[in-house]
Amino acid sequence: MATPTLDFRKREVLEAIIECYNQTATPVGSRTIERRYGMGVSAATIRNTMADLEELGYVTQPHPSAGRVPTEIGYRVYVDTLMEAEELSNKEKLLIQERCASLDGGFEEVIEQISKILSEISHYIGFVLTPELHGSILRRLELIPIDGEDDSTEYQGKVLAVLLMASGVVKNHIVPVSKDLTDQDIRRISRILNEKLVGLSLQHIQQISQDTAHLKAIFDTYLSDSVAAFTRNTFSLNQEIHIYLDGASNFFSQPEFLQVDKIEPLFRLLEQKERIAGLFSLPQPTAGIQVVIGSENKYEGMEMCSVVHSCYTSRGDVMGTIGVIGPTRMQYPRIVSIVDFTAQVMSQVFEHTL
Amino acid sequence: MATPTLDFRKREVLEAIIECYNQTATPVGSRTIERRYGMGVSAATIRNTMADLEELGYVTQPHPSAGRVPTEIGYRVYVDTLMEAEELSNKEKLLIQERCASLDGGFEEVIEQISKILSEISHYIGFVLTPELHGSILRRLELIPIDGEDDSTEYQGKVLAVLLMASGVVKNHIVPVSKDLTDQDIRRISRILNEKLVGLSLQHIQQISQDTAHLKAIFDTYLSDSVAAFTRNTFSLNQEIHIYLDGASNFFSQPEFLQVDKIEPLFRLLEQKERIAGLFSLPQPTAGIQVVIGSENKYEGMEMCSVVHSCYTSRGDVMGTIGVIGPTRMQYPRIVSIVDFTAQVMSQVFEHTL
DNA sequence: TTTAGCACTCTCCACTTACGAGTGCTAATA
DNA sequence: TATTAGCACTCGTAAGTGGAGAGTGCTAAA
Repeated sequence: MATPTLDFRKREVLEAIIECYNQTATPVGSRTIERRYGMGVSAATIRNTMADLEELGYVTQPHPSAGRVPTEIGYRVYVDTLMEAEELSNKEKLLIQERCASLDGGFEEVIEQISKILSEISHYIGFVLTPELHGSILRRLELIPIDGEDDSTEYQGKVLAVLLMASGVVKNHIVPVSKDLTDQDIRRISRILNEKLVGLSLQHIQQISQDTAHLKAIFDTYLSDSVAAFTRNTFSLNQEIHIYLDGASNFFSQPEFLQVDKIEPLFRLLEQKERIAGLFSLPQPTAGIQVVIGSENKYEGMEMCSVVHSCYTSRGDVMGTIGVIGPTRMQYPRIVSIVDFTAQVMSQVFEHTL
Repeated sequence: MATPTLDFRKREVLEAIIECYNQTATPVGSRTIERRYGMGVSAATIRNTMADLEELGYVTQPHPSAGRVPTEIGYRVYVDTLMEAEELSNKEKLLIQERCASLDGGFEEVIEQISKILSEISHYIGFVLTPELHGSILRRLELIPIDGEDDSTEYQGKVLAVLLMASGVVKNHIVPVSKDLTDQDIRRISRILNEKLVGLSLQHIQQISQDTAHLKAIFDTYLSDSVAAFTRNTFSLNQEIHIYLDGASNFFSQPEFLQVDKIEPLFRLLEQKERIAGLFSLPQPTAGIQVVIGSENKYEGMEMCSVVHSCYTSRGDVMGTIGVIGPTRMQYPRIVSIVDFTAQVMSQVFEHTL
């Protein structure tokens, strides 16, 4: 990350190239910069500076007689050292706050709406990842026996397990139950599990329920094979992180995606939502804004895109990730502010409503 | 729907044009038909027949010296009277059954998977609409008070309401509760509501909970303003039908969608998922396969698409809709069979697992 | 009623050409 | 020494051209 301290003109020219390229999506020539950003020097001087920037690897020419285009390294330098975060206008802040305030419905509905808000305000793709349940703390477990209706053949009961997490997330899950457990047994299991497991993380609980010795300690003499099996099943959630994203069709208005072969790989990737979680190589969601530029993204289809992401919290715990996917040629200052502000508002919403 | 009983040759030629066009997506000439479907007559004769079909409005020419392309009317005739449903191969049937059998997880997960299966097998877009809750029968209501944590300021409790439907669908919903209702009150309300409302449709229940006289009859002397408000809130679900769809990027391989301006409106429409429910003008999902061709679809962006849909059931009740969206130039016999068979398998899955 | 033959139309593709934008280099200038 | 003006050069884009190929409709013969 050694930034070789660009002199003033180089910085100015690099910024001009990036800004101009962001607007037009076409290579930027020296005369354009002279006219648009009149920085008191002639086009020829700017040309010299551009040649320097090219040598540094910050800009490049698509062909020998074209203008300059920023490289990924150029964007990296811009994002890390040059740009200053753009304060959102009050109007935009209000817009985000109002839209978030008017949300209601369950956790999933809220998340879905927020991905929509993000995409509408950014004009790119907005996404929200649901929290990993692994780290979530159990607040309450409720077991509701479901009368097996008239399935008198091969009767095997079912129980609806409702897991309420400390963060406010609710997860429900239908669990098969052996017929030698009565409703009374279920109530008893429920009481014991609530007593012993509330306050622990799901991950921890799953470890416990795999471990017969541990289970024995909890259930004391009460533990039978069917109780153990039932307990295991209750907490065997498949942990999928769900991904909500919205605004993919905004990419159709981006000139660099006008050809089908450019946009197709991106859409194919987006359809495999589960892979998107893999975009964030970080093992845990990390606080603060992250910017991933172009081919720093490890998936095919994302070479021409950048991702700006942050995480949202509830009661201080990191929950999931939100962010925006846009073309590499992106208005970084604006998008960074949008993602940052939305993550904050969202965290507040959860603390109030969940 | 007057089909003017085409003579044998006209039918044969129309079928040939449709089949051939389905494969190549280019206008079909008379010589191509002569060679490919060698129907014992010369190209010139076929040309004459094609001119007749054109007069009937079943085929058309993109430009004066091109081959023929089926019109929507042509497809309509084909779908309604000419084509015979293609029996799926055992291999495909098995594939669908196996994929469905290996599903687990909640209702939403299953539905999401099925839209994926549909798209993979059809190579078009597969979609599944969740049931309208309106018509669903309540099987069980559970109210779980959530301790308001340390929100000692402006304390207002919350209750997690879990609604289990007869169909097996579970819906949960966080309901605010006035602080003059104790946990004991909540339990009492729960008992009363279960006694009086189980077996009724949600729609019916919502009517009742709006109607104070009715509520009074149920709660007898117990009804206070806060009990009434709480009851109303418990059943005030926003009824959104959720839509899962998958395989949109399959359209990138369809030649008629190779230009961005063709595919863009479609994707923009698909992103407004709520509108997709409106594709089915039918007030209630209707049993049996329906085929909606091209501009019979009322939304912009769907002019070049057809929709094949049917509905799935659980315990005999119609629940939601599943279907496939493909280009108008679609292998109707195959797709109709896929949708039909998948709907059947899906219904079976629900009856077993929910 | 069907067929063969023929003139005509239209699209598609490869090819050429002209234009304009932008560069790098060199020599003059402050 | 840094900057500037001028100029030759390069390359992509757009517009125009011509031929090949596919397919038609029409007419006259079988």
